[in-house]
Parts: sequence; C-alpha cells; structure tokens
Amino acid sequence: MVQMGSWGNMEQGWRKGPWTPEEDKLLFQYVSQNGEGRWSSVSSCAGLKRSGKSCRLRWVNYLRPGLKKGNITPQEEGIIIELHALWGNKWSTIARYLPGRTDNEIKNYWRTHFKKRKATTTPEIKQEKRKIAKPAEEKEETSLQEAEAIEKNSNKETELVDENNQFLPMIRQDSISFWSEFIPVDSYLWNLEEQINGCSYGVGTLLLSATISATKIDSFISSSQRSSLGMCKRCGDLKMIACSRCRGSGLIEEGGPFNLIPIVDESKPKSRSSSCANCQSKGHFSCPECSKLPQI
DNA sequence: AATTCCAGCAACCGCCCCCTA
DNA sequence: TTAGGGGGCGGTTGCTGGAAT
Repeated sequence: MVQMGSWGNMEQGWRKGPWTPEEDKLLFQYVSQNGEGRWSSVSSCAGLKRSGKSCRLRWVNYLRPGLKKGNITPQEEGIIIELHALWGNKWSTIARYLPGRTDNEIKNYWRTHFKKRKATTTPEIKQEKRKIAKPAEEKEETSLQEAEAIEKNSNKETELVDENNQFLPMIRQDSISFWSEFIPVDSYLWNLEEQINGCSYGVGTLLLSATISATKIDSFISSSQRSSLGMCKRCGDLKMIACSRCRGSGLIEEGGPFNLIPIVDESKPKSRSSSCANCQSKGHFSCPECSKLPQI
C-alpha cells in the first residue's frame, strides 16, 4: 500500500533538497503554534512548498526543540552499542533511550563509526585502490577483484579484534555462545541492584548476552567492563544509571564515572560492585528520571 | 596547486502499520 | 471487512568539506 500521493509527489511541484532558513522559520512557527501532526496539511497552512513527509522529517531531525547538537558522547556511544546488540537496527527504538538524539543521527553514527570500522581500510588497501583508480580508463575487473580480495582478507583480522577491544561484547557475541557453562550473568556478576520504590535497577551491558560462562567471566570482564544502562525489573525499561549522591552518570568502566570494585564475598566470589569515581559512593544508583534515591 | 578520496550528514524513497470511515 | 490516508521506520543516496596524494 503505497500512497506517495498523500505525502506529495513531483507532479504537485514539491520543493526538494536542502532546507533554507526561511523554510525552517515557517515550519518552526507553524509547528510551535499548531503542534506536531497533520503533516500533510502543514505545507499548505504554513506556506511551504514541501511535502508533509519532508516537513515531518525536517522537524523531527533538525527543528524539534530539545535536540542535542554536537558529538555523541562516550556514554551515548555505550548505550548505542548495547542497544544495537540487543535490538539490531531498530534506530527509533534505540533513539528513545537517548534523549535529544534522533534515529537518523544514531543510524548515521552507527554507519560511519561501526560499520566502517569493520571494513577498516589499511594503507596497503588504499594504495592498491589508488593504483587501480589511476588512471581511470585502465580500470580492470581483475585488479578490482584483487583489491577486494586484499580488503576481504584484512577484514578477517579486524572483524574480531577491535583496536581498543572496545566493542568486544558486540563483535564477539558469537564466540561467547560456545562456552559450555552458562549462568545468567546479571544475577551474580554485578551487585548493583537497589530497590527503588519497587523498581530495581541492574546493569545492562550483559543484557546483550543473556548467559555467559563462569569460567570465562574474568577475561570477559577485563575486556568489556563497561555499561551505562540499568534495567528496571518491574517495567523492563532501560535507563541510564546515575550515582544517587552526586548524580554523576556514565559508563561503568575503568576511568569512567563508575569504578568496578571486586567484592570479597565467599558466597559470590565473582561478584563485583561499583563506586562513583566522583564521590566514592559505592553501589548506590537511582532512577535518573524520577531521582528517587535508594536508602543508604 | 590540483585532484581524488572519504567521512559525515541531511534528505529522500519505498515500505509498512495503524486508524478510520 | 476493507480501502485509503496519515504517520513512522529503515535503507539509501547525494552533497559538502577536509584530508590525502
């Protein structure tokens, strides 16, 4: 069921391409006064020669108040990685957990920072490609294939081992699966749960792999001790966790706002807790939305 | 200095789902 | 029950500016 007509088509003479400041102004004024929705009538009412679809997109991705400008922060990056591992290319769903970021922005970020990373082009490949590209008329199918073959082989190396091991949980998800001794991770690995008005927040990194081997857990932690999400076990919502004392939030990783501290506990030998690097508050996390604090 | 390459991003396209008449 | 419109989503394209050659 395709109804491009309802959104407008070229026969109706819709303008396309980059938006001008004047168009932005018109759209902003109209939506500010009349609210979102009814996009198909926006163009006629606001005096824009843009399709409703184009208007909606411009508003959602650029004009809407509260949009964050600037680079994706490491915390946001962590969330993107985790949620993408969880849900795949559900950009709009992922965007819901990144206030001020749009699905388009996240999608673009993923494509440029992670998809490309996987297909890292080495200097050798670049050299080869340049050789091929120059002179253009000498482009031969065989040379192209050679270059592609080089790139393909190179990717075999980069696919599994990221330069900083930063994204190991995502990239090596398949290698986790062969471990034989499966134990639910969040049930014993992290000791971060706090009861907050009936909601308890655990830590989210390992949500991407529901189970993990106890025998491999230390090496896994050492290469991937990062997280920024907590999951409410009552409503299932993922939230960024925050320190209940100083309100700092961010990744749980070495050097981040939260540190990992091994807990000496014979009953839970692998258990760990977190402390806030700012105030040293240990294992206290609260809902960043309602700011309800756990009892200390 | 000129040319080519490439990353980043805005915008478009086509498909799908939901709601309503 | 169903067709059509409105809106949303994910994939893709094309432009731009800076880096590399």
